[in-house]
Amino acid sequence: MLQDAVSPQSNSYRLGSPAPPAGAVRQRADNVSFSQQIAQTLDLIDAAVPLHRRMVRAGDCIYQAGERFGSLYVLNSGFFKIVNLNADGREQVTGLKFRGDWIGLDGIADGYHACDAIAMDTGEVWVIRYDAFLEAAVRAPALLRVLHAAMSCEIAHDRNALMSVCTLPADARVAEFLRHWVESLAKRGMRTDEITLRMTRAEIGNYLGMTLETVSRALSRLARDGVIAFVEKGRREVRIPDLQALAGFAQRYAAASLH
Amino acid sequence: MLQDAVSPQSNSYRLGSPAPPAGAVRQRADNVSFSQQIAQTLDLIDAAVPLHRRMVRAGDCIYQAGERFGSLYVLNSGFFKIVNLNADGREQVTGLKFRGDWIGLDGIADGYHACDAIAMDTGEVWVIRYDAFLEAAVRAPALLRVLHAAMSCEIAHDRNALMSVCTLPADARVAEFLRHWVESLAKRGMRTDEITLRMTRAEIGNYLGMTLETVSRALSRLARDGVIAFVEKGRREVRIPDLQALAGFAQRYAAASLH
DNA sequence: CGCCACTTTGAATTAGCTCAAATTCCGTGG
DNA sequence: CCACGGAATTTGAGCTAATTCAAAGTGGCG
Repeated sequence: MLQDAVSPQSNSYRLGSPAPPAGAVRQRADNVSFSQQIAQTLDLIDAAVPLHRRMVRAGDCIYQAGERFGSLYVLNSGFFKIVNLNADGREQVTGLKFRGDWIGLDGIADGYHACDAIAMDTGEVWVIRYDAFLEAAVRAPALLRVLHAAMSCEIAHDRNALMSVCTLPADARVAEFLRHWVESLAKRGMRTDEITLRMTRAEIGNYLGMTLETVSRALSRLARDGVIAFVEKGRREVRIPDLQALAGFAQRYAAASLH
Repeated sequence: MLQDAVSPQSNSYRLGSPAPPAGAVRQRADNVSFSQQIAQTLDLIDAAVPLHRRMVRAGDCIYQAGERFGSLYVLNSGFFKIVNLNADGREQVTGLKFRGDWIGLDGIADGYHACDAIAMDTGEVWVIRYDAFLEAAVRAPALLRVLHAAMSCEIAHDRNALMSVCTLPADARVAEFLRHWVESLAKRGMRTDEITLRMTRAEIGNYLGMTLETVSRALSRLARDGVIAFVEKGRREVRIPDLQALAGFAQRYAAASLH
């Protein structure tokens, strides 16, 4: 699928020995500490920035495309989806968000939000006036690093998503989606052996750039291979007996698509 | 292609009357003022932040995946590509950058860059130590807004890219790619009736999530339809007689893909 | 209990991919 | 200046992964 002719200097030697201890750092920090880190960050924000707490329920909209930007939002609990809309009527789920994530960042640049943010469950959102945040940040520069890290993460994540869509076949994309969802839960100290998909097949497909039928078939195949299992009664609950197997599945397909 | 069943509350009424003056704002600011705005921003940075100027030539690498993050980079001139790499060897062009753009933002979060940034032409890059920037920002908060705007833009742009890949057929994606390239040049006050593609078909295809053959065919079709024309001798120079026609082409396909 | 939304599965279709061959361009060296 | 060779591009011809269309199955909820 991919041509490796991207650039003369783009060879795999770069993935070899000299460079990235990044992975090592990530592994050292286990999920417990990830979860603690999120808690600490939330504490810091709570302590240093004036904020308004808002409870939301499934289906509630945090902000809508076209709305004037004024606030950033930090998610304290719940599950959220980001839905982008464009002028010609296309729409797409471009992100899924959890506790500790920031949303509304897309509105800073031109003063208007470019997407909808919708709750998929009950939860609590912290509303932070952007101006108030900037003032607070001058007094407590640590806040800046927190915000910048959040934006940086978002950028890195969006690029990974683009890469998945462009370089992985459908089955691997679905596997990767599940793997990433589980990873997100794990980092927040939540249960990961059994997960609840809070989206319909159509939404998942929209998010991953495929049709609902393809999602359904991919899930069926994953189940047939024993990589996942559906919990009795109801196809929104998925059991993941072996996370390694799931990761391996995605990996194997990724490798296959290289030649 | 897309199922509209993304969510109960996701209907097109939102695209109607009440909300977005965003478009109006964008139109009022014409390209001249865009160009001036970029110049002003660069002046502001130059005045308030300690920076190092670096000249680069085609093929030069600004930073590489795996490298320790320490600096942000502001592009003063030239053309650049962002190439993401991941552990299993897949690689993809995930961004194209011009004068006024910031790069290196992806490294803030975990302290390591996740991509390569490569010059596609001679140009000048301003290297800014992140720590130095934060210090300067406390004294001149306008700097913060500039950085945040850049990051916000990046996020919005990446999501649009994801949306293009997921919702547009190949021909429309290529047309959209050209349109966006031209728009970027226009905002910087550069020539737009004739543009030089600084990438091979393979690179364009990689960026757009399709093969080089598909890019070639799409360009041929665009040329056959008179939406673009190849300048004599050399298929890297493209003439765009009518930008509206190009935009219309992409638009038409987008609309078609909705039903 | 029955409706409705969601899901699954099958069969046919197709957009885009792969493979292959011909062509053009460009730099390099004679 | 021209000839040559390698890289990039174009175009054609099958092939395949994913889509579309269709029908049946399932579960949740009033």
